[in-house]
Amino acid sequence: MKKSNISNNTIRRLPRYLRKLDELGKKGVMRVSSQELGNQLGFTASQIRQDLSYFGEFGQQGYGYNVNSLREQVAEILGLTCENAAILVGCGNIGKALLCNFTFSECGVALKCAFDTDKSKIGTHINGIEIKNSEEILEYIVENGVNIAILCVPQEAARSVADMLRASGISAIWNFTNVDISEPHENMVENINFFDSLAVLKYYVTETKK
Amino acid sequence: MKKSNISNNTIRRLPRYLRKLDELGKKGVMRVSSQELGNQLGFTASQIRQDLSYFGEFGQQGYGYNVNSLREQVAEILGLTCENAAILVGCGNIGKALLCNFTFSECGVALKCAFDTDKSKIGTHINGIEIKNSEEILEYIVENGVNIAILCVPQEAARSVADMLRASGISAIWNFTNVDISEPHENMVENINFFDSLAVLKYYVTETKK
DNA sequence: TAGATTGTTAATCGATTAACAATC
DNA sequence: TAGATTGTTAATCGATTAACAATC
Repeated sequence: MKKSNISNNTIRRLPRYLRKLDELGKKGVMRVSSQELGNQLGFTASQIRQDLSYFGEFGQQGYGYNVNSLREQVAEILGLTCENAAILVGCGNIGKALLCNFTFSECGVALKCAFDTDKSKIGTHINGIEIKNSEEILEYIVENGVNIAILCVPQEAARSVADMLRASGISAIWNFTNVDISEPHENMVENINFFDSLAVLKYYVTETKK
Repeated sequence: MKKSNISNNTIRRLPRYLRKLDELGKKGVMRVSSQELGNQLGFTASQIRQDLSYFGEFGQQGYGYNVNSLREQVAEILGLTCENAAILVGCGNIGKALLCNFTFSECGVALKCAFDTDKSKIGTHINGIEIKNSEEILEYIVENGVNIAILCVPQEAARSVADMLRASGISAIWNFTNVDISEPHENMVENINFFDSLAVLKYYVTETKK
């Protein structure tokens, strides 16, 4: 039973800690202090210690943190060590990019299958994942206890598909559609929004030129 | 000369305001109050008025905001109305997805060409954009005054390509590589990090189950 | 005019940083 | 032991919210 009063800012820093610890581990570094980790990540040592303290005590006075054990514990905190079943909806270019390049297993996600409305794609496989008929989504989720849906459909379809996914009782949607779907439900939605990201980049590029 | 003391939080809300205003405009809605806009976006009216006030006065007491004019002004603030030349580096699945699906012109980005190291891709076109030899990147940036590089190369290549891009004097990198490249330079980097995003989603999914 | 809603200032709330006793 | 570094509490800083005079 974790405390849910931990700030979203803290949670969003954890994956960055994890990636750095992974990198250090692969280099053979055994121990790291909050100071050193902060230097490498651009955070203060205080912030790292504060963030970690919400979850327990992982270090040792006078020594710092063991890189590998901290890495494992952060992965544990993020829930990456327990598996969730997922499906991918919409096998256009972005869907395909995820299917081909993204290592779902590293995140504790078991990608079961994908869905599309295009008859010519149905029944085929991408990187070992079968593409099924979108009409079967609801049934599939219920029968297979799917927790996570990855939404890669065209913008026009985003809201109706999101509603349908919710009706199925899914726990979370990873939303790649550039459309806000977080509306009424208290359902978990995590957005990857290319437009928002590029707009922010444009702001800073334009600002520094003035 | 804009104030650079405006918080990143504020900047990141602006694209969401813009998308909602766009949606309202397309529906034919002429005016909107900060209250109504807040309701639809899940922000407080105060926050919206506070955010906008950093950039000027866009509303009218007793009336609210004109949807179309506010939309235009937010686009202006974000720098979407002035054009920047961009190149895309790495034409794998993600690169291809961007080339095929993303409307760069809506963001004030003129995508000039793409680059890859794969001989079989060089000289071909994706969605009208030519793929050139990566060896020509540096020269191309300098000669064509390119401001923005979109980094879609494999993880192993991320840092060396980023360093090379910086050496060319580029203003900003839109980074899709899941690798942190913001290290020493004060160069602008905006990240789209699938791993970080899915890890955060997993945290909340796992947390609510306990 | 009366009602509505802005832009802005002040109050509150939350997140980050600094400091330090505990201790390896 | 002495030096280093944690975990945690208190101080600071910044961001959000509330309130309200101005005004359309």
